[in-house]
Amino acid sequence: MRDTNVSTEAHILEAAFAVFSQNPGASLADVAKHAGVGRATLHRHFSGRDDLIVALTLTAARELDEAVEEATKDCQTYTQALEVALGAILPLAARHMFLATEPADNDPRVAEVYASQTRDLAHDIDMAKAEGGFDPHIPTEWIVQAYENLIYAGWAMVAAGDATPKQAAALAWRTLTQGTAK
Amino acid sequence: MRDTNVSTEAHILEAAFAVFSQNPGASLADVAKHAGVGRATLHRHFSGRDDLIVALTLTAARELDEAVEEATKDCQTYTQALEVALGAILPLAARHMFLATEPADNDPRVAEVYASQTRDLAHDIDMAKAEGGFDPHIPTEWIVQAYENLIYAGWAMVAAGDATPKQAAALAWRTLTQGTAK
DNA sequence: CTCGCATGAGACATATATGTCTCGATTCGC
DNA sequence: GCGAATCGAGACATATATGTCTCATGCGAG
Repeated sequence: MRDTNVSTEAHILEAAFAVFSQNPGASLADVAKHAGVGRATLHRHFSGRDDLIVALTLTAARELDEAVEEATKDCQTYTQALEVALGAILPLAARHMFLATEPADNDPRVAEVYASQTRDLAHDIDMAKAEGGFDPHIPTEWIVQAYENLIYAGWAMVAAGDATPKQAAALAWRTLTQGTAK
Repeated sequence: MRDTNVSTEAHILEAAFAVFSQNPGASLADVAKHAGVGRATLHRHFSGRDDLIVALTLTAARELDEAVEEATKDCQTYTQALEVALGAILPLAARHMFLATEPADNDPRVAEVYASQTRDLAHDIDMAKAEGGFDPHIPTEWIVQAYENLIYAGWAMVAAGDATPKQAAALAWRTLTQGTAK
């Protein structure tokens, strides 16, 4: 029995995160069933599958921003903030990762959110470089790619049961900064 | 007009790589059209979409193995071979990457191919560790994950036009071994 | 020249997902 | 108590993709 203190729309979004992270190809009927609502109700709240994916993307972005903001509020340097943020983001990967395979970039809100997050990350990396946290000769675009992909690698370790989120985050940060050679 | 020296089946596989790497959700009709064959012909060669995906996965694995074998045949150490292999694999990512989102693991041939490739990579990393190429305190599972995900990051750089394959491979190897700090 | 094989086109069938609509039920606020 | 809002179930329609089948055609080998 679903918690009536939470709106129907929020229930649907929660169910969608749960269902799609297990099976990105799942149907709207699967999501409705998991949410404990009728298919018609899902269609009353979201005009279609694409609309639902957009809503999920915007929710994921907000969750990520909030997690990073909360985790890094006491950080003294950008370099420290990036490390702490990595640890905050990694556990969200399990819930958000399926969105990476969804072609939703044509929605201007989604495109803006992605662009904004990439700009913010690149800005923070540039500031960390100025602090001496990264080698200034390495392109910022590459450090952005490496940062995001090592988070994915960490998530894959956790999903496989080979590491805890904390261990995976430490390995990802260690690799990003010092590599894995001796 | 398609090259009649190449079998129909090979044409279909080539077309499938080209079409699916641009749009993983494309239809079999799209693939048939791109291959210059009839839909019925595609169905004569592959019993279904799943069968085609399995064939693509096995072909991709063979192409990867051949590229790595050819690139590393003169390498003196495992560490050198891993670096050279990375450079050989990265350009194939554009063609093969869509397969990562295809749930084909339930096919025993696909599962065996994936398991074999991961075992081989883990073995080579263990040997490189013994040579002093990697820190023995870092789990091999992690280095496997980091290696594969940094290749993906490199592919993303090339796809975005931010680096050449050679530059991307160098950045990936640099990050895997020395990290991106000073 | 004939036969076998492979093929393309198109018709037809099946399957699944999605989208819309209606009706009855429930809940809540006034 | 009533009305409005929301909802679930199910019927119905639409769309797309896939799978099968048949027939005519072309090509190559013998």
